[in-house]
Amino acid sequence: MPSFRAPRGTYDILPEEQPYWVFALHKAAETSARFGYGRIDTPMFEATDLFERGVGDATDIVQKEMYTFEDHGGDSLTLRPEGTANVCRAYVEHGLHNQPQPVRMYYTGAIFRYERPQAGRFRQHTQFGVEAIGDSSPQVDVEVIELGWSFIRSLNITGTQLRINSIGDPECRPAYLDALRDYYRNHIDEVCDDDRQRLERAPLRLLDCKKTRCQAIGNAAPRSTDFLCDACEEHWMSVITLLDGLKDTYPDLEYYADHRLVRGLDYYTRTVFEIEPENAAGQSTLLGGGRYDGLIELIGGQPTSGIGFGSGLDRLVAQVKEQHGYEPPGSGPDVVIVHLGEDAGRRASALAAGLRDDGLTVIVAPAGRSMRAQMRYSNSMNAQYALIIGDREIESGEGSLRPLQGDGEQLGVPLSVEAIADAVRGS
RNA sequence: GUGGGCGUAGUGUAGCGGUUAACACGUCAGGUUGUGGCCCUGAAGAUCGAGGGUUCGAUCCCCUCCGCUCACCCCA
Repeated sequence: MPSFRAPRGTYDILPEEQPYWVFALHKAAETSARFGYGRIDTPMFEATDLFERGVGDATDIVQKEMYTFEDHGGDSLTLRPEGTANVCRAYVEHGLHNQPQPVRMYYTGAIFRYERPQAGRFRQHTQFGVEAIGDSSPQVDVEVIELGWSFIRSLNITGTQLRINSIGDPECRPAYLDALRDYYRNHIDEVCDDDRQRLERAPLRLLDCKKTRCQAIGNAAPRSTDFLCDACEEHWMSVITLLDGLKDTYPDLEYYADHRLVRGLDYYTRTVFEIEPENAAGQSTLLGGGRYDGLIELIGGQPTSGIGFGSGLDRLVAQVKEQHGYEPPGSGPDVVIVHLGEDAGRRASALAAGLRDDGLTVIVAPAGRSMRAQMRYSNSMNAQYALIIGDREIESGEGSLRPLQGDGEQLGVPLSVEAIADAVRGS
């Protein structure tokens, strides 16, 4: 007999976990709003071609990680493996270039990639991302980075560092890639097998190989920032300067110009960055992004610049818990109604409806249980009050309201919504 | 796709080649006449991941598969 479980690489977020997510999502929305970013929602699946073109045919994401299917009409669709392509598609489709530029947007939602799960990596994960489209100035680069940093700080996560790099643009990158290939060809015997295989296909990737030997070679490799064309160079220097200007506000904003930082999606140009815990190991990137000045054109729009980031809420929530950045309030209902007998049961339901409508949180204790059991239940719900209704109370018209948190006295309260609500609120 | 670790009640653990597989927490029910938290008692709940093999006999030993997990690749 099949005993079902959540599919590999997916997870349930049970009620007791939800407060952390609500907290993180709330901070995402709040921070975005403070920077003037408006929410956008896009479909969870898109035409497969959008990702093949946008993300890049040669990337691992497109080659082996997409959930692609054909629908009943014969169209090839793909569960979104990232968020930027969707937003850019929406930008083009709805003519958002006619709005004041840049258009600032954020999103939160599920992302799907067929990968082997491990700590901090899932087949369905949740991202919070932002995109600023239609402004190529370095101010926007730094604005987006600041937004990301501010967001992480708002979650009370500390001990993170920013890594940043510029990988140039179509004008200057070819020369850099040539230099990089030349360099590695001369060291072909010293790098690992994996690196040898991807040298021609994705030379940038060799730079962030984690093997010690390869890292030593990567350290001495040509740097993209030494090959920038004038325009990219100017942009890069401005970004660095503007970043320094954030230090008054964020004294702990440590950033490292890391010439080996590259990203796995083809669309990035110029600025790329990541935020991760200081002693990072493994799947630790909390937030990563960069500029993508060619992407909009690639998917059928006018030449338009853009920049954004994605952050893994799953990883951030894990950090929040680890660092105790948020403690959920352990609040229970205002009132649990304990009732004995059928008449009392009816009164309990009716009163609960009235009290809820009045704004209180009310649970009716499970019917048919003994008084003691219902009181125990009230206690385990962590309720503020137990409202007891039995034959006596029906007859007298006064319910017994018993405080469960402190040592307060139990008192009689008329069985009316108003009287009960007043008594509950009045303390 | 590659490699390591692990699979015993809802959760966390114990156990031993041999009668009814244990403990804690949790759940439910009780602890006299309608009142919680502590305490006490009881109950339900596990074909010991699945299949095969060794053995008189396996939860325990061996193999295969499945699943979980960690790491690589890659990424959030």
